Amino acid sequence: MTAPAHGIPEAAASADTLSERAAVLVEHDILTGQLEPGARLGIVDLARRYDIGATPLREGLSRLVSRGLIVGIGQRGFRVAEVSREDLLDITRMRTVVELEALRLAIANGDDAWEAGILAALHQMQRYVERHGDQFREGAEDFDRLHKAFHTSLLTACGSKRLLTAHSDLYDQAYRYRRVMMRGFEDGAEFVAAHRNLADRILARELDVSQTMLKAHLASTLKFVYPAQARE
Amino acid sequence: MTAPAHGIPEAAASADTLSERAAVLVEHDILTGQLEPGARLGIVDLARRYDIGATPLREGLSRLVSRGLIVGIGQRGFRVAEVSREDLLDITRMRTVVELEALRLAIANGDDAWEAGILAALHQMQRYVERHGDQFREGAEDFDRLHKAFHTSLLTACGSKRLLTAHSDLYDQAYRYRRVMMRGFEDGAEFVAAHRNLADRILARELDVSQTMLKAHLASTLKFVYPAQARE
DNA sequence: TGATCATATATTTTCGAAAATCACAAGGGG
DNA sequence: CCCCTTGTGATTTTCGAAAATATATGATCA
Repeated sequence: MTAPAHGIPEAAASADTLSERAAVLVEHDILTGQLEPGARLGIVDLARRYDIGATPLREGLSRLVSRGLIVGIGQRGFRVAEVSREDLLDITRMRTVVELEALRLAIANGDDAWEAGILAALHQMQRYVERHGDQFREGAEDFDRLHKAFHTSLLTACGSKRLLTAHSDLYDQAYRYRRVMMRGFEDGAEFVAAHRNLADRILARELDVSQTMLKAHLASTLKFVYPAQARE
Repeated sequence: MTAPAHGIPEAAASADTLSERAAVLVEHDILTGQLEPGARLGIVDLARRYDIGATPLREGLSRLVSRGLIVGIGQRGFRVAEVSREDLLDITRMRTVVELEALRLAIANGDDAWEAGILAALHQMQRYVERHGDQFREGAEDFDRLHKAFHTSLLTACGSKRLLTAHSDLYDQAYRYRRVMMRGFEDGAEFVAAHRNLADRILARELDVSQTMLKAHLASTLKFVYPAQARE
């Protein structure tokens, strides 16, 4: 088990089919902004870029289409999905619905292992921030992995495959917007404290308070990226 | 514009790429039960069946994977997703969350055109039932199209692309279970009356009543297909 | 000039066959 | 007798080139 090369997500290494690898690589480059919103995804270019044939590439792209990162038009190829306030609003709306329900179920059903998972994820996030000082910005991919893991840990006990999948997909979709807001961000200690606070309320099974906090947390990205009007 | 051949969904006719066509055809055959839950989707078989090459077929299958109708395992091909009480429970849970929120937004934002759309869809469904007597069973594909159109019309005004897409996908996923319950179904007049009742409450913008009715409506499939325990 | 159409070029999409991988059966050793 | 290895056939996956389609270029005509 060797470390993956720079910039290549480890998931790509373990992909046991080129189509999967293609999907992972393209997704990664879209999320990190190397492939900008609206960019044409020419098959020839991509094939050279990743050294993967046209067939598996196109298959990988097809998968990403249904995940909302790519749009594909009939005989006119694929493009990276555009970003817009409208879209972030939609993502946030959907996330709120999904996560509030998942949280409700998790609080109702969660067992000791669930609680332990939350604390573990929180701890890892905290350690990372301590170690990397204030450069912890979410732009750093491995920090974001921990951040996602934390939010996922809050919901795992919900017992719904679909809610969890939706959460994961929507989290990724929001990443492109979150990247923008990483600059100009408060300090690490505050960031961790906010998450710990949320975790505490959840572990205390205070449903209403937890939901309110989570909702506000989700809205914060929207508020930050498009400060104009952030209603509903 | 000629009528599509028997058993071939019209969407397939207008598909301007073989991959799309493949996705539509396979989806259709899965939903109608011609491809049973758990069935192996061998590329060679499918290629013969639909007279489509391996490349576009596989691309079509890849799309359906992210839509929950197919599962694909690394070097081991694709299978039709299994059905289970567990799964129907999950679908229903997700549908409830999505539709209640979409309904809330639609009632808040709906304009005259939205109201008109609901009445139009209801009318078409009613006419169909009048014309076809009690053989209207949802098993009939074109009736189900009208049924889906009605439920979609209730939500269109919600203004969220993602909520509408999720609704559509989940409706389709539930179709495989609904087919089972079509036998042993009350008479058509009652069916239409129930839907008219729901529409009335929605047009009157009675949020709470509407949501309660819609929730019960969604739960009915679960109750019918797996009568055992239908809790939560 | 501006618009329309034909031609050429670039891209996407699809095919048919090769390569890689898996599943199963037969044989050999403990 | 069971377990592990090895070989064979079937299946998935991928490649490289051909076909189909879109896009750009430039010429012709009003």
